[in-house]
Amino acid sequence: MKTLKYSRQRESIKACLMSRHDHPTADALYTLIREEYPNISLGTVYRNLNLLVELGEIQKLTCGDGADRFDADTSPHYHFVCKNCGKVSDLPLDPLVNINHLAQEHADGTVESHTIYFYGTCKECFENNYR
Amino acid sequence: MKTLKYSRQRESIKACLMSRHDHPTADALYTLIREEYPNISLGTVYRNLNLLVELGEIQKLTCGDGADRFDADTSPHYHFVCKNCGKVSDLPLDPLVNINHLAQEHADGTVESHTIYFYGTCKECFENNYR
DNA sequence: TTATTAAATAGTAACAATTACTAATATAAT
DNA sequence: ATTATATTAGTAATTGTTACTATTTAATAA
Repeated sequence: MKTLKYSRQRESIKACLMSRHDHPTADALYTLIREEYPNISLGTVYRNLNLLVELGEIQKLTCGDGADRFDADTSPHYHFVCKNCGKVSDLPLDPLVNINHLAQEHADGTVESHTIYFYGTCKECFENNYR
Repeated sequence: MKTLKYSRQRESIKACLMSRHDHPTADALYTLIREEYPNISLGTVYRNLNLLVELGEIQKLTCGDGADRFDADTSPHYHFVCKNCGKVSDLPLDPLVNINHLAQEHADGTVESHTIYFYGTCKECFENNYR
């Protein structure tokens, strides 16, 4: 069996993600963390992010556009994605637990969880006429 | 301005997708269509799928795992994804239009649409003990 | 402390999904 | 039939991500 060993890099990745509310991509985190650890490897960032997801300490967001994003807030909540600028923000809406049961009635299997992404135009893009 | 021109390949791609209910990936469609057009190019499949999405004739599904999938049913409906085998199936649940309004109250922008993916274990995988 | 063991790393190569490029072909309009 | 341009096949390039490997680092035992 594999025992987990401490690593500064992993701590730094988690700390950096926790300090942010913009749900950065692996590459964005890589850029941020290189300020503190100039020769950290992109592979290390990916490996640790996936490990942290497996450990349930962070969560991965797949919003449809390019790269996956990461979120240090593991409590069930939803996200709002701007179709214009791609920004992903938290949506503090109470988790809709009942819709799993709703879905269960029509699914050919056992429904365990769900994800919801809301799409639209964010405030800034709206004020700047979508530019 | 660009005017659309007919192409057999595009028609074939759309027809093939409409005949299927398993939401194939671009590569899966490529394999299927090569039976009729043995030297169609994978790039042609991707280009036309994206074009059809832009035209609103089909929709793209991004369920988190590997490749994007495509669905000829553009009516609002949801999907069930098996965490075990990756199968994506339709979930004939009435569209939850009210949750856009719910989300609107907490979003920092204009909510226009949403996607929901339900995750769990499909019937087959359950009966085969997740194998 | 030093030695031992195994996990983690940096750096690089490989991979998978997708898009871009280009010369040739097919479609629509004249 | 001629012309203009959208579309194609084939290939190369890009992007996001994972795998590999020799070296380093952390935890543990002597």
